[in-house]
Amino acid sequence: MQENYDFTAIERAAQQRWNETRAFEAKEDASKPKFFCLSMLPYPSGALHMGHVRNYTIGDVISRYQRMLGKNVLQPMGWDSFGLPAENAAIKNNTAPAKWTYANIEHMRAQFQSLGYAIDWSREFATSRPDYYVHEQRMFVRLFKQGLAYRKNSVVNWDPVDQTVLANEQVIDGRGWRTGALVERREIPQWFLKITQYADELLDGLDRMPGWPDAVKTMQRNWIGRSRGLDIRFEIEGEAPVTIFTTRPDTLLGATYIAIAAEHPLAHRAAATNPELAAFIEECRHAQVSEAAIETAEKKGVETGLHALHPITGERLPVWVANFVLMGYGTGAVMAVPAHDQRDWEFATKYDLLITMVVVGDSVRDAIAELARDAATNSDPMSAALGESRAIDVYEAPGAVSVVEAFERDVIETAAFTGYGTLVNSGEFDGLDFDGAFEAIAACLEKSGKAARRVNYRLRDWGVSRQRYWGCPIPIVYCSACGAVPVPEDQLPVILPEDVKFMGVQSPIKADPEWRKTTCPQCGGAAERETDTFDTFMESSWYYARYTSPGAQTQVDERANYWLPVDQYVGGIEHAILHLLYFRFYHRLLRDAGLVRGDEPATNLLCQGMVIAETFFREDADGNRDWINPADVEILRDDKARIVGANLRADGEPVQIGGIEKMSKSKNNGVDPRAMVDKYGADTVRLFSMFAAPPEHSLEWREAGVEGMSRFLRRLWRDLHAHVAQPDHPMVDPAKLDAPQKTLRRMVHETIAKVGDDYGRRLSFNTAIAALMELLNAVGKFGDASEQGRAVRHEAFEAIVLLLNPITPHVCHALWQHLGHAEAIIDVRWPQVDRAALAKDALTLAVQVNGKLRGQIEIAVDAPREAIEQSAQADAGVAKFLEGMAVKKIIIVPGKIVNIVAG
RNA sequence: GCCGGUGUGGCGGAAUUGGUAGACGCGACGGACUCAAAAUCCGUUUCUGGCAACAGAGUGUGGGUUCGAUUCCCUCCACCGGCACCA
Repeated sequence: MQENYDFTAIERAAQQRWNETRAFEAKEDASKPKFFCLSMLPYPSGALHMGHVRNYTIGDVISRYQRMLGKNVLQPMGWDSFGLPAENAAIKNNTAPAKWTYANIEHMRAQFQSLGYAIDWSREFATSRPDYYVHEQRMFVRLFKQGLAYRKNSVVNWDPVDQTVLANEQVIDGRGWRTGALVERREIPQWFLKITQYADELLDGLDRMPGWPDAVKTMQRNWIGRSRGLDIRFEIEGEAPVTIFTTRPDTLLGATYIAIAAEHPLAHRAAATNPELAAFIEECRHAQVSEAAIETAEKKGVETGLHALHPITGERLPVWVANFVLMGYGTGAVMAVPAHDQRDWEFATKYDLLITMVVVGDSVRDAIAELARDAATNSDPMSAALGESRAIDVYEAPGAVSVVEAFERDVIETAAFTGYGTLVNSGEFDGLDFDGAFEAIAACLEKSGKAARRVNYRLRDWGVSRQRYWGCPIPIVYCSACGAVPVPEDQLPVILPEDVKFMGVQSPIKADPEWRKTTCPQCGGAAERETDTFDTFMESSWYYARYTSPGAQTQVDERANYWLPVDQYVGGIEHAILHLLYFRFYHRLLRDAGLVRGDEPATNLLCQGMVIAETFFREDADGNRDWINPADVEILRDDKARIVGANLRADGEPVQIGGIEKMSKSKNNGVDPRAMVDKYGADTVRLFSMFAAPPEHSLEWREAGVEGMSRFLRRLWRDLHAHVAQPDHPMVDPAKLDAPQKTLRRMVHETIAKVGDDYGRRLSFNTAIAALMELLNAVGKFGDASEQGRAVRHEAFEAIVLLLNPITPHVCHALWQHLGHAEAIIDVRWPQVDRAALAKDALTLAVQVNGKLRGQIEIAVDAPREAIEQSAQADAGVAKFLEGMAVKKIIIVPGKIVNIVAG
């Protein structure tokens, strides 16, 4: 065994062995429990970044641990290779997106392999290849025939200069990122998948997914947003009626105006004779499409001059056009109840519209009831007319008005009251609570056909059309006679031409009049192909299933039912809603097509945090920031080691500190994984990325920390080298061990138990590593060179190497050999915990007086309660604080703490 | 704006089911080894007061529940993720 830790040679040798023996190629094997460990597939952006390293290292540690438990593990890898960045790169570098993408894949695959992941590369695919996306096209045709795919108009961001659709990301402050032109809203026909048909199932399924984080499930529940309410029809004077949906019919009597979207047909007709309204509608045409932009924009509106009739009172309510009501969602109209909805309240306050309170909270109701009782006991003449059962009516009584007024002053004048309560000002519905009012008002309106109960979802159907080139072509042909016709099975795939030139920003298949020319599959007449492509979420919604069935002629084959569901899914929390919902949806589409069994695609989910780093910059005269890579900066600290400044190494002059941000090209704070692997080795990089933070937190990349990990591996190597240089040792004989030997051996077995629990159940890798460091520290202090001493130490080193193997597999591969084993460590089972080694003779209990720590006692494991109480009170530190006090109660938490309550 | 999350020493973090706050690592300081440096090893390191023993305070803010709260509940603040065409 070499004395020094030469990671380059060690890692090369280990990887070579794994490759030669095809160690990670998975085969279906019914005799073994399977474990499908999946990390979200990467977009081939050009180079591996630390976020990738973190994600795939987590997956690799889990995979290697499960393999050591004897599972048949599948850990595949592929490329989410369609997407917008390839088009941007193509335009910038005057190259074809395909060429750029496939070159990136080659480069990134090599980077992956240098990190030593236990990946089955034989199952690799890129989603931009026709043999992958043909299945997606077939599925779409099937959905079209089932009525689950349909076409309708929807709004996009339109750049009037480039004449192109912009992604939300490409709109900066309302302007196109390339042209700076004011963006317009434009309605175009687009394809949708009916995910709403699965809304209930997707919602209910969340209750049966204990392996997914609560945060993700809560976000998905809220996103689906199931609610119960009423569709209510409002007649409009001189116009067709308008239907609105509300979840708060109890506040119906407080509706004081109606708000409609700028694109609503009513708005357009009203604008014909109203220049102010026409100008406002034009202004709304430049609003951005994203919900965040709409919700944070200033709430504005203009009166149409039209009036709606209240369905119960018949009152005339003004109709306003408001920029926060959207045509695409719901009916494009809402009833406004400013007293009980905050947004309506702000709007009404701004435009001086009527605010009518119709619901009061319990405290107000009780105050009113109390006034009624007072009135009764004082023999007030009012009381007779009131009656106990309708005490609420007292708000009209002279003495009670002040309560309501006080309530209005405190609440309605500063904010809407959005809680539930008791109805007032609502005529025959006064005194009812939410449920009572809902029923009564629903029944009343249903009778006259003015309302219908409805379950509503916030979830909208999935718009899958993109007006871009680098995506999967939508397999539809438009015929003037037959309409939209799906491409027949024998003509699939519709292949995206890869050898293209970008002329400006336009999609090459849209720019080329020849590509779209075809004949109608139904009537044989001249027809045109759809030139839109699929949302790239389409590819990433089913890739997990394709890994199970490489080479299958169908989307997946019977092998899918061996491997699925995914046992552990690992990916970024940023995918909590969109990707992970489409992923669950698509699995149901596969299920309903008879391709897979089971309802959910993944049993357990781990969402890892981002990788972040300090940013540095210099500002030029125009205020533009030139971002400087942390590697080129020297950090200055005060005597408390707090950062006080930073200098550029090149010139020694100061730079400004920009704070810690997500690693990105734009902030130039990325750390190149390859440079780190070259400098420290893959094992150290893997170890640091698992140690520096718990997986779900963000991880700050600090090179000093990486050096610490390198130090740990060097020490392990050196200490183990010194151990194997010692003479041979006998087997551990538990009967012959002295106390220090027993203590170390107990620690070894405690660590085996803890690390296994951390890897398998808690997914808490940083604490597993900390426990291994503690064990190595203890082994280092254990100077016993006797026969049993050497035997115990040998057991400890074997445990450390086996336990660390999932995280740093290369160095453990070498160390296992140096410990005298012929077999490769990847084929070794996880060590067994020896229960007998965990036994203890005495326990240390902390003693508190009134919850404050005052002393410690040593007691026998089986000491009776009286002995513990006595011993605790006798402790000098404790006794001092008990002086002059009476002991009221003694609480004993077995094995942990004694708390003496005294006073 | 809405939904979700996070907040603990100089820094990253630990405390697993409400039970000894600060494990482990980084940094810093002191020391050993060395001609010297690197590497390595030993020690100290939450804050305040104290020579010390020790005492008090302390987990973003303010409150609450409890014998006991980093952990549970409420309020507020800051930051991060998502908001349907970035992936």
